[in-house]
Amino acid sequence: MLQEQALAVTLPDHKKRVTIKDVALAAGVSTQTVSRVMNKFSYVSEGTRKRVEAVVEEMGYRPSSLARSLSQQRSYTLGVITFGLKYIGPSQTLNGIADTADELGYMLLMKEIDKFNTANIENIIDSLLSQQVDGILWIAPEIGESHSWLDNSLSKVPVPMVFLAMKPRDGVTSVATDNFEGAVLATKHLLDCGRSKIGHIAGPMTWWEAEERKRGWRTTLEDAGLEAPECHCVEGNWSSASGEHAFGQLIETFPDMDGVFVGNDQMALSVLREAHRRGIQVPEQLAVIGFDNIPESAFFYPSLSTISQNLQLLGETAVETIVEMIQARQENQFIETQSRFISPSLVIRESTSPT
Amino acid sequence: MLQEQALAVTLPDHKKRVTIKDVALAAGVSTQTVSRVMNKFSYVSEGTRKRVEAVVEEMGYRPSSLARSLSQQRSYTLGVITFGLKYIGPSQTLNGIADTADELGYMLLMKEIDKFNTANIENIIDSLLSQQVDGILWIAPEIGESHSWLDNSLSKVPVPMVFLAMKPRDGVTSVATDNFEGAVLATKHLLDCGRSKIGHIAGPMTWWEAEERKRGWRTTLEDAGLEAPECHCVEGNWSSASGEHAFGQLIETFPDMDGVFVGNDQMALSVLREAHRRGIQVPEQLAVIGFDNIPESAFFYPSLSTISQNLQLLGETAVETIVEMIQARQENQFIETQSRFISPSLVIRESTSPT
DNA sequence: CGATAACATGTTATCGATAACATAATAGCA
DNA sequence: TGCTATTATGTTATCGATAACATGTTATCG
Repeated sequence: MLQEQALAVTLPDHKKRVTIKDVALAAGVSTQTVSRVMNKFSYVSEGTRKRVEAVVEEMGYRPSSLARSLSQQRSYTLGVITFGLKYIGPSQTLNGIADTADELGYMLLMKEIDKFNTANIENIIDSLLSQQVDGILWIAPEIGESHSWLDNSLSKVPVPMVFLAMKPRDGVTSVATDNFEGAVLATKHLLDCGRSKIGHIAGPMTWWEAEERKRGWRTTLEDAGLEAPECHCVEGNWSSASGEHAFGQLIETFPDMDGVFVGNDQMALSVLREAHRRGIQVPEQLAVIGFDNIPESAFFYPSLSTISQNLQLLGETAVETIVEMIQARQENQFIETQSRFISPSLVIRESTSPT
Repeated sequence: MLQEQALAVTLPDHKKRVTIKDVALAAGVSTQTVSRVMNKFSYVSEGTRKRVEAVVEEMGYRPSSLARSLSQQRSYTLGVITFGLKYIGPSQTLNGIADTADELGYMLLMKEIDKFNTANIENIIDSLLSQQVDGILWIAPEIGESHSWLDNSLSKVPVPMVFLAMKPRDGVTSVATDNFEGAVLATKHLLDCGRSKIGHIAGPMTWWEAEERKRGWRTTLEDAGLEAPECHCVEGNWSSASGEHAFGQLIETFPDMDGVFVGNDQMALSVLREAHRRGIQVPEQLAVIGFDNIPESAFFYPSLSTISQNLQLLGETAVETIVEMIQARQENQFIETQSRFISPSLVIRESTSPT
């Protein structure tokens, strides 16, 4: 399993880093002048500028952003705290974050957390702060103690923080998909398909997202003058396995169900499979709609109608928001906390409309 | 969609960072002593240690790793260059990387690249270096110019680099899944199931992974005394859509095919779907096996046999490797470049064995 | 023609820590 | 008792940049 190859040695070249001093010396100017050339927009004569630039090029000088961060007391780096990189969501969100950060000239310092205990959270935040991050993005489901921590300690964090996919809360800036809106879209769509006996398979009620989606389902039905009793809803845990199980339960307590809104696609795909196994025709006998629009949904048989979250946009918005906050603080302005919501969209496929 | 909330202002608190000087002053010792207390293992009397620790605790002092990095000329930070966070793979790999980095006391500085041009790559590496990263991990498919860049410029990078999922190459340290081994496992399994007319749907031949998987398929068949002509293989582009299309093509040129090894699960799921549509029974008439073991594969109908890459382990191994290299360099030892391979495993499900 | 503004450049202090060196106090031992 | 080792602590220089201030040189204008 370990294959030694070639002896090509990558070694010393231990030539020290080229510093601003070296450049200054070589160009016959002061370090300050070099600094001015590097940072543009300051008085430097055309001649000197060219000379310095030539030396910079020739010596391959790259300023140490470390030193710059130290002296400027800001790093152009954002801390990103993630939990559960294993779920699909964060990956696309990260993509949006990475792109936008890059665009706005920020680097990302990542920290993955495995457990939610307060000490842990504070350690991680401290370690980010000790790197002088200019702001912190929080991408983690809202469960356990994370929430109680907020009330106590958030105000102690000396840089802006933005929370992704978190329940809006006073004094906290967050960016989230509008799960309620998505659930309404989904449920309305089922109604539009002529269904009226609509069940729901929810995610774990400890998750805000699950709660919101369920609320969207209930509200829509009630607004339409229909009932949405508790027994028409079963709780899963987002996993395929739990979807299968939940569906079995639901169809027993609610046998004449003609439409079901499932809390996420992973569970919804299991529902399709399980329906097939039981000989229930989709969408004829049962219309199914999911949430998340995972790639496979489009290619399942039948393909799955769903709600698409714009996770890329979520990440982009989060970075934009935090950068605004950082700039505001830089200029010593007041910052109002705010909650931004990203609208999801309805994706109609075979599982709700007969082809 | 922007909802202003509360006026709770998160402001100044602009109390400056507590520095080592403040602590030293408060404890009535020199900064050096404080530094010694913070870094353990140096001569400090019990009394002083306790006193300093108390002050540290009380003032909430956290050393600036920025300053430490500058003065020590190392940052305990790894640069991570990713491309295509949008694919599923990197996400799990990142998970392994994040965990292990954390465990070994390193932070991660992320850079996402969007285009492969040499200038771009060098900029990104430079920007990581200017943050004093101790090493760089490269997670990007091997396509386009990335490879030519290696030969020229790799030796100029002054810190260790480890490449993930890259074709082994002299003078380069890499960690990759053994795609060939995986393909052999898959193809052998089809043979074990009694199939002998085995086709292949490959990924794009510009990808090393695709090439290796195809080679595994061909080699296994030939070793078994069977033929593996070009016309029994069609090239897709990893996407579901391309899988559907490729299968259509393949079944036409190779109508009596009784088993197919598909380059990835995404395409394989489309094959299952398409087979179903054409009334081809899986696995009775056609055994199907994929590669990657994406979560949905287990819950498809029929569930998909596949090859499981241990991406978490891939990430872990990469970090371990680079940390070894960093330490070796620290101690001024020679570093031999090496290629490590992670063995994938066979996952047998319904699509290859009748239930 | 002298004063003021705009331009060009250099000097010194600083960011927050550690390294390297220096010194002082105690302990152990011949 | 005197000498070296060990322990404990302080001083100064340094990492690589920028900020703040100082100074000198041209323009510009009334």
